[in-house]
Amino acid sequence: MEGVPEDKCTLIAELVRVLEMARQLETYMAVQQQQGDAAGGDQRCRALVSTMRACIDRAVSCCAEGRPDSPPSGGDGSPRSGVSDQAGGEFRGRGNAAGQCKKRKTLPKWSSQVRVSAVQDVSPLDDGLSWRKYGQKDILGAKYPRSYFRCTHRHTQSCQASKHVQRTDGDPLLFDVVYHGSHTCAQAQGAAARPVNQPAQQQTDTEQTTSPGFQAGPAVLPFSLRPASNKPPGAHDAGDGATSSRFIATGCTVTASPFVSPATSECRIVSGGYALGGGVTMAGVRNVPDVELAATTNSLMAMGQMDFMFPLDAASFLELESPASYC
DNA sequence: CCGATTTGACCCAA
DNA sequence: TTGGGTCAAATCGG
Repeated sequence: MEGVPEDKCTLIAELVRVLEMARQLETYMAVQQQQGDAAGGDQRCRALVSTMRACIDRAVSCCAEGRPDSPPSGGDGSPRSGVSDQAGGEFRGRGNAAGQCKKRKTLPKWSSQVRVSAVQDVSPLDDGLSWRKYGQKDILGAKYPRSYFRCTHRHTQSCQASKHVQRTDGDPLLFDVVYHGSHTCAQAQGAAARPVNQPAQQQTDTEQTTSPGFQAGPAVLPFSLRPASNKPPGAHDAGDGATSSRFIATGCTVTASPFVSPATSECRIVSGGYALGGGVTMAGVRNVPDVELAATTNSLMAMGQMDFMFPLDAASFLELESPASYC
C-alpha cells in the first residue's frame, strides 16, 4: 500500500485501457442498435473484445506476479477484517479468560458481489445456507451498514463460517458479500459449503441447472433490509448446496445469477481466499478487472455493461480469473 | 416457548 | 485513539 510497484502501474494501465475499450464498445453497440449496422460494428466489437482480453490477461499476470507482496494491508490480509470467529469462537471475546487467541485468527476469506434487481429484492443474496445475523454496524465512510452473519449451526456443529454483507455505496443494488471460513456443518457437507475459492469443487454444476428449483422455497433473507418481520422460514439446512461455491466453480464472473432471478440478478466472485495461495488478500485480488470495475460504479460502470459478453469467452477468460490460478 | 433479530456495549488490532 | 468485529440482553414473531 505504500509505493506503487511497477507491476501495479502496469496493472492499472491495463485496466484503464480495458475500461476505455469497454466504453468504446458500449458506444459502438449503441450506434449499431440505432443504425442497424451490424456488420461493421460487429467487427469492431470483436476486435475490441480481443484486445480487452489481452489486456485483462496481462493485468491478471501482473496480479499473479505481484502476489507475493500483495497482501496490501498487513501480512494477514485486510487488517480490519481479521476474523475472530474461529473454531470455538465461544471462548473468544471479551475478557477472553481463555486467552488462547491473542491475535485474531484469519480464516480463509473471499468475497463476492451480488446484484439484486430491486432494493427490496435480496433473494439473490440467499446462498442456500442458513445464516444467523449476529450484528450490524455502521462502517465509517460507507452509506450503508454492514451486517454480520454466522452459520446457524455455529454452536451445535462448531461451524466457523461467517459472512459480512454490505451494500456498496455507489450502487444500492450491489452487495458486497465477504465470506469468512467455510462451512463445516452438516448442511454444508452435502454440497453447499465449499468455499468459493476451491475451484476443484466441481460439484456445483448440477446446482447450476437446478438453481431456480432450490430457491423456489422460502428464501433466506437475512438482511435488515426487509421490514421488521424476521426469521426467514426457509433458512434451515436446506442442504441444497446452492451456495456461493457455485460461483467459483464456474469462474469468477457469473452473469445472470445462478440463483433466483436470473433475469436481473447478478453475482460475481470478487476474490479467492488466500487459503490457497497463503497470502493473497481480498484487497489484492480485488484488482481483478471486471470485479473492481463493477464495484466502482460511476463512470466505470461501463464495465457493468460488458458483463454479458464475458460468458462468451468464459472458458478461456475465466480460467485466467480462477482464483486458484493466482491466489 | 423457542429461535431469530436488533442494538448498545465491549474487545482488540492498527 | 479509532473503528471494525463480536457479544449478549432485550425484543420480536411464529
